[in-house]
Amino acid sequence: MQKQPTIRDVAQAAGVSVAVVSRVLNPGSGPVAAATRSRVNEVMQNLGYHPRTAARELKYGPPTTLGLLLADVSNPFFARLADQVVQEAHSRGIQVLLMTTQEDDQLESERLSTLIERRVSGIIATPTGNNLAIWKKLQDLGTDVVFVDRSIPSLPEVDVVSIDNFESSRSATALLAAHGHRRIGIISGPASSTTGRDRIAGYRQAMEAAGLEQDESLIRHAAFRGPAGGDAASALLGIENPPTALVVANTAQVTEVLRRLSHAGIDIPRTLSVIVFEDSPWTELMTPPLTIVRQPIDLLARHSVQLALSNTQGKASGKPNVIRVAAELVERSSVARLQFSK
Amino acid sequence: MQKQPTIRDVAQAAGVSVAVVSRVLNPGSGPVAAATRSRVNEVMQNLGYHPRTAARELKYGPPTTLGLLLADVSNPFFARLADQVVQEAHSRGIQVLLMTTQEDDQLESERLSTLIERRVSGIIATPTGNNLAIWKKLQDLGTDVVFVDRSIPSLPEVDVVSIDNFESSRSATALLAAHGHRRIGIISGPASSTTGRDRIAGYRQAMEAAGLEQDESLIRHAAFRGPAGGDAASALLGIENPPTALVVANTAQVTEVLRRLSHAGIDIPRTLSVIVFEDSPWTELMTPPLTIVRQPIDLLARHSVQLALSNTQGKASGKPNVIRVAAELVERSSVARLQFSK
DNA sequence: CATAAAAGTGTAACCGGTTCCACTTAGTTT
DNA sequence: AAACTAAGTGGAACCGGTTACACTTTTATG
Repeated sequence: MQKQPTIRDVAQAAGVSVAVVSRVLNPGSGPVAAATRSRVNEVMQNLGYHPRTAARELKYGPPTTLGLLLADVSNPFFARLADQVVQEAHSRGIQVLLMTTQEDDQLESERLSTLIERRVSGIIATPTGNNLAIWKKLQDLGTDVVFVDRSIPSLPEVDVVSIDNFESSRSATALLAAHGHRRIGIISGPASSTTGRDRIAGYRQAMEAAGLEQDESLIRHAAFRGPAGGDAASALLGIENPPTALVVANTAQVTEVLRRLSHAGIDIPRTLSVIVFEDSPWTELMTPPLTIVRQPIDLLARHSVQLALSNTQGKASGKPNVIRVAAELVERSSVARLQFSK
Repeated sequence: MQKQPTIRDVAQAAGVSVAVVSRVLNPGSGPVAAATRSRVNEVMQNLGYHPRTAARELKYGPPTTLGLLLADVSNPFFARLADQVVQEAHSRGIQVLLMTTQEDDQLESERLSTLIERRVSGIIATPTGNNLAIWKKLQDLGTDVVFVDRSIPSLPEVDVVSIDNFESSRSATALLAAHGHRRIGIISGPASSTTGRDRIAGYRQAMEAAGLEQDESLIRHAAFRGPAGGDAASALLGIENPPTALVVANTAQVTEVLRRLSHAGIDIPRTLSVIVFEDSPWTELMTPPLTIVRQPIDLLARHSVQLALSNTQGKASGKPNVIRVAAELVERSSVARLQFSK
């Protein structure tokens, strides 16, 4: 185990001062004779020298690290988001510190402390909804905070990137109504989440526009984790006048819901039409292929990274920025056209 | 945007020296009077002081950061691995820097440079197979390198954590043979990957044990990314005497293969029995539910983190460590029992 | 050819923590 | 009461980079 050479070792071996080596390391920070430069480079090569990021960051804060704080990376939606964010960040020479909260605000608070101590330049997060004081503090500290997918209404000054939750849910519901469904159920995220609420709101609007009765028992909120989605599905199937169509607007619970429907022997779309918020390749492989609401994850990632780096990159556009990208309704075969049964 | 207080600000406000503050910050590093301690803590609270990791890391290397270098996080297998690794690391107070290579060795090399500059204490990686010199160098530098899922044979001194690729593939193939299949195809990873090779080897062993003819046209290697898996599936369907059963031993290509089979109008399991290496919840929701080889991702993650931290944590067990965990063959309904057709 | 401007280099301070060691004070031991 | 130990604290060096500034050497200009 060799010990690491420092900039002074390099300077000595090359017969120059540390200042010169530093200039070679940071082109543009000062003049270096071509001959000197190549000699220094050669020495660095030979010694296997790598500058230490920690030392570098000490002088000025690190615009080189981004925190990505997600609820859960095993959820494919977040996983794809993470993948895109990492790629996008890498393409700008930025590294990503990945942290997860498991939807637990206590864990979230701990992760945020770590990010503060690291002095990351920006944070992209799916907030649990609590820890308001910490989020505020982060902004005071000059950290670029971007909420992605969800937001926190009582923190209006934070940038947000998400799909248009209201519209995506509205259009999915409207599609079902247009196919003749009158009893349309919806399972969305918890009422405490903005996505949960906004999607329900979109649903209500579509129901109203279609002149359909709004039965509260058709509307279910389910936690992101655990069996909540499945339970909601079962409950929905058990009510007096069960729905003939269902919107699953809680991505994390889609497979749970489908599993429950399958176990209940539900025939899609004959007895129940289904639209899910989910864009896994598996949705197309199902029997029947599922009609889905597809979130443009690449756009979400790109905008998030851009905003999270905006202060650093100088272009402090008028905050707060709220970016809503359109989700795409992909029609496949899980929605049946209903006859005029009464 | 407030400017950040430093340890000296705290010291001054509390009327003590920086040494005392540091001792309060690092319990056990020296004596501090109880009264002093609480006063300092109070000041830190009031000032909103957070010690900077970068400064801390400067003195001694950071046993606080792990590099996780994956091919691709949008692949659910890697995503779940990332999730578990992050959780496992967090539970030990370690942060994870996530990087992806997209299976590109050039990108891999760049990411590794970054990790060297950060002086991470350990790296968990799915190596592309190249960049041998860099991997060696990392070990020389004292970084704990752990290959997960795959390995590089010419780097036998690196720790490896993976499933028993040979055995998992052998048992899947044997199951098909036991169901009367004689023409069994396999699509595995590229021949350059250890997983690709080992799984093919397990297949061969099972074929031989069952006394079946080994037809090279039944064996396909497919790249992890792109349409290679689909193409391999099509090719397999097009050969003179097509297989009645197929093992898809390339997790990244499972959905591609299934998509192609679906488009070709293949009826699973009537015309083709299928076993896939994949543990997505979706596999159970398919029609029919797929028989799968399930990798114990939590174990892979736990062992990886443990090894990646082993040097740091002191217990330098005899390297290199090779940990092979058993994969589980979950029988569902995508394998048909063949009649004695000749 | 004298001289100003530009190019190249080195010295030393600085970033914000940690820690060695010297020092003061309080508490024990004979 | 003298001598000794332990507890508590502070000064200053150090980690490995960056950079302001002074200095020397070229090159360009009149």
